[in-house]
Amino acid sequence: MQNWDDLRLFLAVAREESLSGAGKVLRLDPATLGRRVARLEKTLETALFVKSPQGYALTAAGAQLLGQAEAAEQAMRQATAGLAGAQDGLTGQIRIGAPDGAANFLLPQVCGQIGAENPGLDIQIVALPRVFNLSRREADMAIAVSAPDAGRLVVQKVADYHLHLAASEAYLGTNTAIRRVSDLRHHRIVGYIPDMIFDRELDYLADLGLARVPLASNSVSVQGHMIQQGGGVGVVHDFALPFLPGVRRILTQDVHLARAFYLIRHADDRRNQRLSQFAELLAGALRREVARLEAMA
Amino acid sequence: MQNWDDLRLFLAVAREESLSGAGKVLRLDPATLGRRVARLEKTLETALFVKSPQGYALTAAGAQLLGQAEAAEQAMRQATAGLAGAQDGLTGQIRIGAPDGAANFLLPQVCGQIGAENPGLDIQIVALPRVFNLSRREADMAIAVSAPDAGRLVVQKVADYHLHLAASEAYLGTNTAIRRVSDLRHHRIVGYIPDMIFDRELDYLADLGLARVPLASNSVSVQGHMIQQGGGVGVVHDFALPFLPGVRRILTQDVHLARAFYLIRHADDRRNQRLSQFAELLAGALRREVARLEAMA
DNA sequence: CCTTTGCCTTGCCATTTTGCAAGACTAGAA
DNA sequence: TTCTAGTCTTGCAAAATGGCAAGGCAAAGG
Repeated sequence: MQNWDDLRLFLAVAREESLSGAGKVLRLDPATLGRRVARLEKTLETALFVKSPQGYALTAAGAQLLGQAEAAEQAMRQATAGLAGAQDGLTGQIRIGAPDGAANFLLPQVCGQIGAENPGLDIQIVALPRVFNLSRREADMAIAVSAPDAGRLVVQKVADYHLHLAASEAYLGTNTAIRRVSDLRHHRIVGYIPDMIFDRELDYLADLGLARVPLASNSVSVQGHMIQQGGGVGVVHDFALPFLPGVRRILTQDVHLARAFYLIRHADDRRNQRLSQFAELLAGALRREVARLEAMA
Repeated sequence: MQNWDDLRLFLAVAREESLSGAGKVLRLDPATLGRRVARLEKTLETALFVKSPQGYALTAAGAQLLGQAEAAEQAMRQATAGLAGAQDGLTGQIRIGAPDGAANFLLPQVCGQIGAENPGLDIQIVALPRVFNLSRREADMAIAVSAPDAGRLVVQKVADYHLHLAASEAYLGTNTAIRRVSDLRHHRIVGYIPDMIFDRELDYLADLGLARVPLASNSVSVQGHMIQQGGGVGVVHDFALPFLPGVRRILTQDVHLARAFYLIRHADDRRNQRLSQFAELLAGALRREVARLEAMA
């Protein structure tokens, strides 16, 4: 459909069963309605009405469209209706669960910005290095690196992000050069504590064939600092690099990991205006922030 | 909302987060988009975007509208998508259950007309003087005089109609004049067989204080003919009068009954394109036919 | 049989909307 | 600091859209 407004006029004509009747309702000239209905029929390549001097009667195709158009009308009505209650911005308290990468490097800026736009809103960030249990209402929504398939949850993909191997300039200067992946065997690896990996998507090192992890933490933030201090080589989120001056990506040609963040909510909250609004806001801001930081890396 | 098309543009701008980006997608000038977004914000009395030389970023209100707009988009997409399959009109067999008043005086013309528009369609009218059992699939849809509250059914009001007392010219000429309702005690009454009344809405005569029914039938068509032959006085549908020449309404000031027809379908059939299309067509045609016949009465 | 009434269509003109081009502004790079 | 590249805005001409009035057609009423 090239012009949604044509459907609005169609609806009026279908209900009044005449151009003149619809014209009175919409305060438009019958000639205008006739022309726009004609345009709609042309783009749809279907006769919607049987025209006669007695009025416009729906054809079978037109009758079908009527049903659909009424659904669309409902949607349009809802779209505008909700705005009244949201005039003064969000208020109250919202708690977000997130893996600590997002919690440390993304959410602070994002939530700060949203909080500034909505003075009445209190945002709580719960950083957790494990799968989050939304069912117990530990948080209103959660960010995850994979989409759960069980439970009554609503999942929405938020942003793609990328990871690369990295080490500090100092470390690279004082250790043997790294030219290919196999060279990593002779270096100290920084990564997750193997038996505390809570999501298959985080098991990067296994993908690289690296079993031993001499320097490990369950927190990517801690891992980042280990690498920054010259502790060794590890996988770093691109969006974390601007916060880790002195850390440089290596082997960017050979190792290039892509993951995504998902925003998860209770299915029950789907109709909650307030949370939906916040979720949209959060998702958009996160996507922008990831893009911004990755561009800086 | 005064112009639905503005929401389509809003959606593109919100997704691209810039006028110029949306302009490329929609093949519209950024200036146009800017002006129309401004118009939308004005009619909604809400700031939807934060404008900057870096682009258009959603405000909280805008983020909320985005969610709603996506629902509307879905509806618009569906509206047009379904039409492709319906190009050649309806086909197959559809069975309609109806009380015999509608079955005799309304459905023949209506179904004839729909059948003519859809050559591949076979329509069956099942006239039944009792509550219809859709659950057993005795019919695809049914017309009723009251909306059932039980069962997984979809109910849609189709048309209002009216009833009045009536008798044949011949009868009125040879019997004592009827000036008020109480005069009816001395006349032969035509009506339903009392213990076969299947719907509270049909128990007209009780409303008039008339308990005895000397001439009774379970079929309004038969009742109509009884009245036409001078058998007595009875309640007649206004839309049946054009089919009963010689029958005249009486006491129209004192007795004025209003009822309505409802179209009932299985909840399961709600998503059935073909039946939905037919139902829309039937409902519209019935409404028109009742209006036409009542205007003639 | 003619008139009236209601409807749709078509042509013409005013109005609105659109696209283009130029100006202004910000962020990031040299 | 200056320059570049990317935005958004504003002014003006062109295109489209919408309103008006006249014409045509079918049904209802005298």
